[in-house]
Amino acid sequence: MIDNRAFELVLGGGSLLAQVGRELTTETERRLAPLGLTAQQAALLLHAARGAGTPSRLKDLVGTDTAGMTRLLDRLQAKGLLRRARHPRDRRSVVVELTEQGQALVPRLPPVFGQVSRQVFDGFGPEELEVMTDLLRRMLRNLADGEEELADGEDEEV
Amino acid sequence: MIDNRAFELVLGGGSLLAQVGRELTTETERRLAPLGLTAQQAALLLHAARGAGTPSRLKDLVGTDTAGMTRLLDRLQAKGLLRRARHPRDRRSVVVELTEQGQALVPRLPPVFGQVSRQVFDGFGPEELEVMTDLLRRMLRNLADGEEELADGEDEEV
DNA sequence: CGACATTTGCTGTCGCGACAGCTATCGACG
DNA sequence: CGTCGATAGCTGTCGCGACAGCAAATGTCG
Repeated sequence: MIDNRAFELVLGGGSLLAQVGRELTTETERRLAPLGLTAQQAALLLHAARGAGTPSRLKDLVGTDTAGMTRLLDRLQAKGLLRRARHPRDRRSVVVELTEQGQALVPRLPPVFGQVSRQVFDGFGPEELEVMTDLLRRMLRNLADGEEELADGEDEEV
Repeated sequence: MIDNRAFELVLGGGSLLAQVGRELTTETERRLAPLGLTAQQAALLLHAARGAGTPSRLKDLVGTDTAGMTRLLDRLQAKGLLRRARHPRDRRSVVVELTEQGQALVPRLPPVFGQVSRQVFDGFGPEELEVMTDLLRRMLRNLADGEEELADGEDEEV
């Protein structure tokens, strides 16, 4: 069942999976370079533009932790693309608002992601995209299940 | 052909692919922690143990650039796991040699990668692993082709 | 042989992920 | 009401990837 192929897919930095993920990000950033944004920054702007509100909600959407979010927001704020406002009802919390500059950038982002999608999935059929997504989601669940076992109870998941 | 699903797979840091890649690496590192190694470090030790020789050969195997290799070697050298020797015939070059400490670690690495493989591919059949590998390789080729077009000639491919 | 491009490895810089630890605030409960 | 656990956000530290720029050594070719 789990053979050498699986092994190769996992092996460290050479991990095929990690490598494709990294190169995909790099390619995206090359195309975002004219806008002066990284992939994370672009993703955050898109999510924030949809009204995603506070850092803790955004951190789940862009897939980082609170530490990463803090510094991601710092950098975007330094570029004048967003500002942090106080949350009216919860003084621990922060509300992220795009500046006009930030908003101006938003419509230019989806085309970039579209271009990269077309490049990387060239020659892929719709069913293949579906298979890919399914496999990735299952891997993610397997990884998440491993985490829970360390934290919570140990014996669900037949 | 390329629809919203593709879009989601690519979107920035939230990119499903990049996320799985990262979490896979992180999980591997959690299991390597008792050995005091990161995933890259473990991968490099394995490749170096197979006699991979110089940094420039190793950099392709572990998937980084020369800058990353230099510092990866620095860290492992600082831990006393390897040493850099002069190449006899090419004085630009360096030969990487594992110390006894480094060699002692090598046999303990494959089991770790095996454990992670089993965890992340739990419930996967052999054909699914094959599909996964195939899809990833095609994505990698699509990404690499994009690079070449920028550097070399512009009009092969189809 | 000597100019020139190439290769090899190194350094600096920036952005990012993960982890640990901290403060302020909130909420729940005795 | 006061304690106490959980939550939100921040900072420090480390390892890593990508990019740019550099020096030494090598190979090539006129």
